[in-house]
Amino acid sequence: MTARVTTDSDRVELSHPDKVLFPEDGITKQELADYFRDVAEFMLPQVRDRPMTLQRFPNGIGEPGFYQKEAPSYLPEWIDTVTFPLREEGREQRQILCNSAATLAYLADQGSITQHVWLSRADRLEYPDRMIFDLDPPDDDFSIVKFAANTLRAKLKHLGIPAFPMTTGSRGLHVVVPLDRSVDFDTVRAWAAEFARKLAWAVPDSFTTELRKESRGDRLFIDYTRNAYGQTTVAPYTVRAKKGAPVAMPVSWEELEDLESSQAYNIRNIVKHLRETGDPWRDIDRHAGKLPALQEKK
DNA sequence: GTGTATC
DNA sequence: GATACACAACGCATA
DNA sequence: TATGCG
Ligand SMILES: [Mn+2]
Ligand SMILES: [Mn+2]
Repeated sequence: MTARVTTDSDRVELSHPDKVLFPEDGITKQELADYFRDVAEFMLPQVRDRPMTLQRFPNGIGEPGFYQKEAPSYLPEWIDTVTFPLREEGREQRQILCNSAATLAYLADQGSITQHVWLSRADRLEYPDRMIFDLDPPDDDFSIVKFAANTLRAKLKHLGIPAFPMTTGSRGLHVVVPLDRSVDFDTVRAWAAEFARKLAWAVPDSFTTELRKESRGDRLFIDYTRNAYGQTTVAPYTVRAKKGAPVAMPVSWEELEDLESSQAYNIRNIVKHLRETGDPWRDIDRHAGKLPALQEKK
């Protein structure tokens, strides 16, 4: 990590502020930057010090985009980065740490609509402070997602493990467990895999942990494989490259009951909602804990 | 979107 | 100066 | 070792 600079996000100039990034909605780069400014106080605590992958659409979502992991050589020096080894022997990589509102403004200027972040933080990259169950439904029906999430929550609760839901802005939901960084990725993933398989065995007609799409049939995929070094999940409050500019939205369990879609929140309705309800994940890190040993059945 | 090569 | 072009992911499970 | 997958 490098030194932190407090730069006003308004000071970051946008190269083509009127460029339309969402053709069907007429949403411009300026609007994306304004959105980042408005959610920064909620988003920054969730992405701070996590290596960030950019999904960029410099010519809007009607044109193909690309992922960018490596920090570009032209990155301004006031943006934090972290350099770390890749799993491939001898290779390393430098990635962006989005630690300021100004950085968010810069990302908007780069045409980065969607950001993906690690489940660990720069000072201890091998030890995740998040465990994710990524619920991927077979179609646009959100009711099975809520069913899976509530079931998962109940089973975690039996073990005394708190969990926090987030719509992904696409079709699914993330169920997130804060961890105390006492174990590495392989340990967390093994735990998540076993837990997910037990859930799938309990409701085999509705849930699956099969990695190959072909084997999933019409079932909801409980994806535990995000829990790995160098892997990412969609950042809280990030915007999806889809019509309507839906966003990944942390919600309370109570609120989840009323949602009918993973795309319930978007760039144009989220700010009003946040002002009314506040940040449902405000206390997430205070709930960080350890994973207990799993019992034989369940 | 940006850096570099080329006329 | 205008324009063309290249470039911008990785870890892991499974077959 | 080469995909499939996210
Ligand atoms: Mn998903
Ligand atoms: Mn997934």
